[in-house]
Amino acid sequence: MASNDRPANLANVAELASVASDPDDHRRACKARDILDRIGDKWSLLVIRRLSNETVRFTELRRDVTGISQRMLTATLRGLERDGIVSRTVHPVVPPRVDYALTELGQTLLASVCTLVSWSYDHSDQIDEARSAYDQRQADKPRVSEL
Amino acid sequence: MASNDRPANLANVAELASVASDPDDHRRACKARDILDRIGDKWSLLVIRRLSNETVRFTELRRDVTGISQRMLTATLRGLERDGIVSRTVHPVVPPRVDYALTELGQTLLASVCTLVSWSYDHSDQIDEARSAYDQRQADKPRVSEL
DNA sequence: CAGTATCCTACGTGATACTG
DNA sequence: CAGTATCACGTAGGATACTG
Repeated sequence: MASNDRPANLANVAELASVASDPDDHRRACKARDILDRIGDKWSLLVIRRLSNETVRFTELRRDVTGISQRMLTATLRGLERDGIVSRTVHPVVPPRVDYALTELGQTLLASVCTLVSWSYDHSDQIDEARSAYDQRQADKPRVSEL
Repeated sequence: MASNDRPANLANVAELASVASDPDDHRRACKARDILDRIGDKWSLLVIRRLSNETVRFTELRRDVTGISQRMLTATLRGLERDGIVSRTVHPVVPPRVDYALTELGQTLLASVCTLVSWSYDHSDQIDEARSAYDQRQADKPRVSEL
């Protein structure tokens, strides 16, 4: 499952770095792309966020990460665990108890992602304006046949 | 087309910021999520990357952004244009010539994304190790029925 | 509680053909 | 050249039911 579980998402971002056309740069870019393929998907970052500074149980995650299905939560958690971004601790008790937490690696990722998030914050107004302006332009534009 | 063109991708990242449970934070997080919904898709960042520091024509983009279909290139370009991240300049000549370029807003986005890319670079080895270790653990783990 | 196994659908995406 | 319009397909991902 883990091997054919490759969502089409962020990814490719890595190639941003191969702008310089440096061959060695390119090799590393491919690696980075591979990584972003996993951490850039729809749910991973939401999960990472919920895990920041806290240890959380499976059901808590399911409840707090609004909209995620049990299936997706499991898949996301497995992927992050495999990449060493989250840790999974099973307590041999009944009923079962499993704790998830961010590893140190996960903490550093959290920091990086915040940069992108900040950008969205800082520019949300500009983008809203741009969208409105664009939509207005489209609405005003007459059909070619009506010219 | 632009309104129902909502790929399921990065998104939600914004909610990373609502960790503090600040209500106002949450409002802005939703906005940011909306924005990341667009810029986080598979092709947008590749296009943005190709556009860094340069004005590029449609066909050039199609050739350089490996693997993108004409349909997706058009859709991606439209979305980025609507968000004010790229500019589209039509030259009234024959044959047609259309130039695409990053706006100032687009330039700032490029910078932010590079942070995440850098993270992938810096930690690719750690992740590779983690994956190998995880896969090894899975392979070693005997079937329950064999215990 | 914490998953796993199936079924099923929506949508992203590529291929192809046509237009101004 | 720079698109737009269709069609066809794979698969991500939701809903549901079952298990240890």
